Amino acid sequence: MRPHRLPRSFYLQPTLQVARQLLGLYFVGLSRGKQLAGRIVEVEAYLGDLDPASHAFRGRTNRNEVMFRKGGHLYVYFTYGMHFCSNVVTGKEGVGHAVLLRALEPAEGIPLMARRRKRSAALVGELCSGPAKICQAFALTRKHNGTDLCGSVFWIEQRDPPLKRGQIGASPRVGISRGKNFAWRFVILGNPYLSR
DNA sequence: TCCGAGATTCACT
DNA sequence: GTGAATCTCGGAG
Repeated sequence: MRPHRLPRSFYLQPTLQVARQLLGLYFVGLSRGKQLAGRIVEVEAYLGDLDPASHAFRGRTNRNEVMFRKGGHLYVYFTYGMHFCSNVVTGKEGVGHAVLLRALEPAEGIPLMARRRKRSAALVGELCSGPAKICQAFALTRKHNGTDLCGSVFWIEQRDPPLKRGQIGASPRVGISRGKNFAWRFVILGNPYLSR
């Protein structure tokens, strides 16, 4: 199939649906004139209004303002005084939903990713196997918070036919203390590039 | 106004 | 297994 960038309408669908459909798609970005890309293999959904683990649960603040924009924006936040994590905002304006990118299978620009991660390019499995690692490999920072994925810097692309239902696994999310009962972490079953 | 915990990762023990 | 990095927010004082 011919690769194509996903339109705004994709991100406006219900959040859990977007989360599942993101698996197998490619997160692509331009950085220093080079194209970087990774296949999305693990995500987590954060449904602000229902979800005590979400930054948006208690309403809008300066930090989470981007989560309340319409779907298709990139929400990059700083945490643990150390790391950035990146989310795809979903749903209509004002909803406060997003999908956290947790792991990618590196596809393009591996030498540049490895340099940024301070890892050998041979260790492909350690370049994007965690939300903060993705940001480091793609050089995503506060500056990119609010980037429109329907623009020309970062976007999401479909390159392969959609996954079959049986290839997708759902489980509770990782690294949180509240909202543990929701099985809102989605993975490509058996993929070697998952986090943890 | 201060304190603790957090959607994490890495180096070291 | 444990601690450090040190931003942001909510709740206590």
